[in-house]
Amino acid sequence: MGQPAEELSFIERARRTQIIGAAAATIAEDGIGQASLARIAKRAGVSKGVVSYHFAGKDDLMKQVVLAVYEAGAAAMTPVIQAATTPRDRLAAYLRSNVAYIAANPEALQAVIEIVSGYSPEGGGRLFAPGDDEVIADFLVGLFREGQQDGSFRDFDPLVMAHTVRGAIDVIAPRHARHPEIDLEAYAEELVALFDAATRRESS
Amino acid sequence: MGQPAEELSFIERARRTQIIGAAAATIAEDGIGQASLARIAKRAGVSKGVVSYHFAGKDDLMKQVVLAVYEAGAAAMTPVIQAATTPRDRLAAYLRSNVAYIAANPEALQAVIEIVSGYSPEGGGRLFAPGDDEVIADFLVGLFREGQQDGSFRDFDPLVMAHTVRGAIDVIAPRHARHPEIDLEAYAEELVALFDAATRRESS
Amino acid sequence: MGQPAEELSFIERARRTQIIGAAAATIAEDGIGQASLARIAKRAGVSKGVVSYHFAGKDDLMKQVVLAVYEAGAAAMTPVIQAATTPRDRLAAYLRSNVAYIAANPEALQAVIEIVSGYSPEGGGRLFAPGDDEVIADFLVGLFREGQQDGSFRDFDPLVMAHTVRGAIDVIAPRHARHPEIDLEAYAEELVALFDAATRRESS
Amino acid sequence: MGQPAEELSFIERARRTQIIGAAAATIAEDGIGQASLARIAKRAGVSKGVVSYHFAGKDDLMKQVVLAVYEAGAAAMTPVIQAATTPRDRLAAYLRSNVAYIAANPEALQAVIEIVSGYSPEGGGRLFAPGDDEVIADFLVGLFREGQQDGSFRDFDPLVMAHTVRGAIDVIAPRHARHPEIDLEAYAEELVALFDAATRRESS
DNA sequence: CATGAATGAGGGTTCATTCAT
DNA sequence: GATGAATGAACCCTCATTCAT
Repeated sequence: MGQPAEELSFIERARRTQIIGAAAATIAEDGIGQASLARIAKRAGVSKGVVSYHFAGKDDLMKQVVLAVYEAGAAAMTPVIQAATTPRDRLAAYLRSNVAYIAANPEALQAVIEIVSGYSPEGGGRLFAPGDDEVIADFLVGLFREGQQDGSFRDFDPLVMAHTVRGAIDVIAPRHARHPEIDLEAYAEELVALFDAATRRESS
Repeated sequence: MGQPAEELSFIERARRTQIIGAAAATIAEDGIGQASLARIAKRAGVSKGVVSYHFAGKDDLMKQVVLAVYEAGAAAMTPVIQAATTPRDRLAAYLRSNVAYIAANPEALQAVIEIVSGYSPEGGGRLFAPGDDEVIADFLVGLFREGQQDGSFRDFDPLVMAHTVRGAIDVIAPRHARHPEIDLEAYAEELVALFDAATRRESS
Repeated sequence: MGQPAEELSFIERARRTQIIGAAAATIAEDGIGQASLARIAKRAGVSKGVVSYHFAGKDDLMKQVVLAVYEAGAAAMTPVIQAATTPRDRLAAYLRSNVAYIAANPEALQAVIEIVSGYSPEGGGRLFAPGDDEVIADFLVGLFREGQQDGSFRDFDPLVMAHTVRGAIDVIAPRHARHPEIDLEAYAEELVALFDAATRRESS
Repeated sequence: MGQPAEELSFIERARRTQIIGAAAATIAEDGIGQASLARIAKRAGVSKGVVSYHFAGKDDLMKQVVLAVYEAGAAAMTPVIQAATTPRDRLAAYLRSNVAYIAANPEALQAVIEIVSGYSPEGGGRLFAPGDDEVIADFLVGLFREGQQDGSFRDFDPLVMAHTVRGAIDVIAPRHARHPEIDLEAYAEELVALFDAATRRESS
């Protein structure tokens, strides 16, 4: 149950989306420690058993929340980034669209952060394999390599820069949760300027 | 209990330190979700009750772990930073000494990150008040303001830059945990170059 | 949970009744100090979690035991008392029906006494508000006032008399537990004579 | 340790009295459920170990509290009762002196009630043997028998009357704890009148 | 004699999960 | 498909008791 391989009926997809949304909202509001299946089910307006029916277990549900947010983020950001033509513009588009996505879905992002760094699956291992988080950074690494080859960017370690960008972005959601008055559009422009300065060739 | 006001006996301090260390190691290895008092006590080689005897509760223990790591970090970094004379040098010293501290205590830092972003105290609130985390960024904010006034730094939002620096650093411990082969000394130099470029006046 | 407002399913009511009964029996036999949820659950033949599932907590369970016994007692006594026409007859009916109820449910009464005078709820306060126990005495106070106005009773403090009647009755269950050979019907008649003498006008 | 058979040194007696007093105060104020040895020791101003040293265990301490209060009560009441010459006067003296003792030592009496009806010794049995409480009633039984023989009292079951008197008195301490404004002197006079009426020969 | 650190059992409670209905 | 009653393990915490100092 819950495997993406099977074809899911429309109603099935709707239920899953509904529960995933309720899980994200519960985690964001009450913290991962208070997010029991009972509470999530209650918020979704369904019984406890229905969650177990649609997901293989809590581990699965948590994973699906993360994936859903990630995929929605990718879907929102990709067209914006692809519209940019130069590596520098693409980096700016990446930052702007990512911050915009956070601004539009603060709860979802907060939930993802709590899950990734605070949820331990039953067995005791980690929810995601060591390389899974690299996937997110990989796009940036590729972008930086490309820009370095065509002379847009200076010579730096693309991995360090990529993870610094990720760190800069991941820090936003928790801060925004505590200080909702922050202007995220201005924040994004600051980041654009910051990383433009950090990456551009010195003579440019 | 746990108040710094009371005088603690030598043996008391030793036990507390021992338990705090065991807690940090357990959290770093198995994740905050698996860090039960039973497991922490087992790792410390003491019975479960000892932990409750020396700490007011789990919340207290988690808080003490964070404070211990934070204070040790401040003690390690402060002299290095104060030895630097210019804002740019101080920023570099901040980055180098912080990364060096992470390299020397990877478990402790990993534990702190898990606690801060993944532990929910009993009542449901947060372990630290909303402003507590700002204290860490405040030092950087002050440093940036100073450098902007004396012309060392360009004109940017000191808050955004401070939190970006924090994000860049906080990202290291989890990554280092998954990829111990990373050369943190080189990583630090990359960060120094990165933020030097990001902060310096454009004409310099 | 436990609110009378919600509609309870049949099976829900049955389980609650079963657990309340097991709690009363455990308390009556082993004392309130030994009446852990584990023991109560074991006696009820269910797992420990079932108790927590059906009751909000131990405090709630204890309260429900008292209320159940109180309500059953009221249901048993009220028709008998209302059938009596004069205050003196009603007092006699009160005593007889109350003793009869104790004789029929010795365990339940013993349990209630142990809970009311020996159980401390979690917070540290009292299980029942200071005025709650007065409710029981209030009926007697009203009865005595009425009888004093119509000349059936002599002039005494209705409150003192009411609490003395309650004390006389509350003493029975523990005594009966230790000396089951006591003839409670005769005991009731003695009490009727005792309080008839204590309350009647001297010239009568 | 703690056996009454051995001769106790003066300092030993002082320590025991001190701890017993602290135990009674703790129980009366916080309830039997909160009266841990640690709390009692703290209130007595001694370490936890000292309690274990002077008493065989918690069971022993609880028993000693009850006995101490009982003996002090007997010491206070006996001379007053013995000064009375007739059975009716002795009954009145019993009631007045008992209520006076409660008024003078409300905490101690409250503590005794909590222990007797709320404390279960470790083994699971009862703190006092089934007949122990009868001892208290026995004096009253003897008094009533005597009065019936010399014609002071009417013909009633002395046991029922004795336990009713006890119930009437035992009800006072808890009520007084909740309603300190009650005038216990007047309460005593009401009881004297009540039981005088309940016991006297009808023609008298 | 006195201390207080340490123990280990047991307390109440929460919760992911299962399954008869 | 959906329900919610039931389970059993694990959670944190309290506490009477022991014992080296």
